[in-house]
Amino acid sequence: MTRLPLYKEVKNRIVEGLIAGEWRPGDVMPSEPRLAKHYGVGINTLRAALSELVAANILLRRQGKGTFVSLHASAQNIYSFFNLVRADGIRELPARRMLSLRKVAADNRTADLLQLPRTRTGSTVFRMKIQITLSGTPVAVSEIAVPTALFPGLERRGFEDGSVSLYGLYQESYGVTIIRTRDMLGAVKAQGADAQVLAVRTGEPLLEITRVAYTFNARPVEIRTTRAHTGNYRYLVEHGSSV
Amino acid sequence: MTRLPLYKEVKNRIVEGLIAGEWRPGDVMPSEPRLAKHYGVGINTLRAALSELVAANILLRRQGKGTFVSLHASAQNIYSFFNLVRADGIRELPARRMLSLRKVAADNRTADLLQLPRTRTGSTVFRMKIQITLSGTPVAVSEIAVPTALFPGLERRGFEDGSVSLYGLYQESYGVTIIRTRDMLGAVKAQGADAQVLAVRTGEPLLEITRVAYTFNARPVEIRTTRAHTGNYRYLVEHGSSV
DNA sequence: CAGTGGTCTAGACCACCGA
DNA sequence: CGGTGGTCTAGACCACTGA
Repeated sequence: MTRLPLYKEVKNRIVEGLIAGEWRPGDVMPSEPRLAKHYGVGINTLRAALSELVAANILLRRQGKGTFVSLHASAQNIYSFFNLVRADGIRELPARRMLSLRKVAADNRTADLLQLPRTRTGSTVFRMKIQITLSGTPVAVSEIAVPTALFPGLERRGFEDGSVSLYGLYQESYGVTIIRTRDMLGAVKAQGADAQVLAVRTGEPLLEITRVAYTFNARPVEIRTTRAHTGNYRYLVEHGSSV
Repeated sequence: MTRLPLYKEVKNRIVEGLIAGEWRPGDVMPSEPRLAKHYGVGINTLRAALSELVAANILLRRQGKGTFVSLHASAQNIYSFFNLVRADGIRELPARRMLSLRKVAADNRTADLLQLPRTRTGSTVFRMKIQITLSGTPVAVSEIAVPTALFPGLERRGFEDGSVSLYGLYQESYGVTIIRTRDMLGAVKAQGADAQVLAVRTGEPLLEITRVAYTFNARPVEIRTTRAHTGNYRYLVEHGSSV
């Protein structure tokens, strides 16, 4: 039972503030001296806390301007959770179209993955079907489930089509910030509606991506299954950093 | 034309030392005060340089013991560049078997990806074919190309079968440390020899992973195409960090 | 110009490790 | 016990930003 380092403590308190909405995405945080005073620590201890949050892409610092709460919609983040690129490595801006949206009882697997209670009546989730287009070509179809509790009114408003990432909309409209994802990839045969939407023959190989997306405190908030036609596109993974 | 921060300068000099073999993988580095004195900087500037190398998984620090040069073969790294896991997320230790090894002229695409000259006679590479087995089941087949210049004598010795990662052997036997990879994933139909080795029917969907692996200074040293049968296994990608 | 974050230092105390 | 890295502080100077 060892005591948490002071800077970790401060980091946690800042995260609590972010969860509580003390500062909202896009906001400027108070200056270093002010924050240091507020948490009763030296400025360099505060800086250690901020540095970890910057490394985690949750905060953003700009010399001469201040420390900001990251926006998913900002230029440097728009691709960070979107991995489909052209086979030659070039990134293209995706377009999204909602094919369907309904409110249903969560099946057991969905409830477990989202850590919702398996009540008798069933926890409810919104299920969406999304088509993703790159350069005018339909490339992927996603089935998405999110808890209704976190997205009140979604059944009425839905999500407009466009190229802003869904995660940007989660954040902007519902205050839900995705900070981590876990993808499991496999290859499957195209079937039924997917084959039709993607304009491929039944039985053609598709890339299937099953994702769980998390917000603060490792809380899962979305599960999504994407099937992508990888004729001219690929799923890109970069691992490690150059030195 | 702005001057590089001192700690970046120190970091670069340490990396140069690693490339030059001044310290080898597994070695203990000199203590902080000694390194600080050696580079003529304050101890906290040195620490900033070391911290970035630790973050990049190149160095490893243990309180009370010292700072070490990372080994690919060490427990925490054995999985870091291996992404195939059971569909339920459990990691299993892979086994490797070499199916073939030959020395050939690099085709243009290979030469370009490895940044080798397209000489008239052609740069030479070793081409290997590897089978990867998980829990006794053949799950993937990899075709690998590496420049002969970096792996002298490989055609005689080859790589013994086993479960140590190839990257561990690159490092141990040839002093080549892989620090970054770039994978492009797609879905393809099983064909010919691959279908046979993986014991699947022709036309079954396979996950195809095309990888370029880099060492220091963004130098590419290996290209590899893996085809995996994702019946019971998946390619796992974690993105972002929990807070 | 004043205010911000970025870099750099000196020095203290602590926790961990192995002899 | 002495040596290691881990944490924490105070304080200085610099570079960038916007008014």
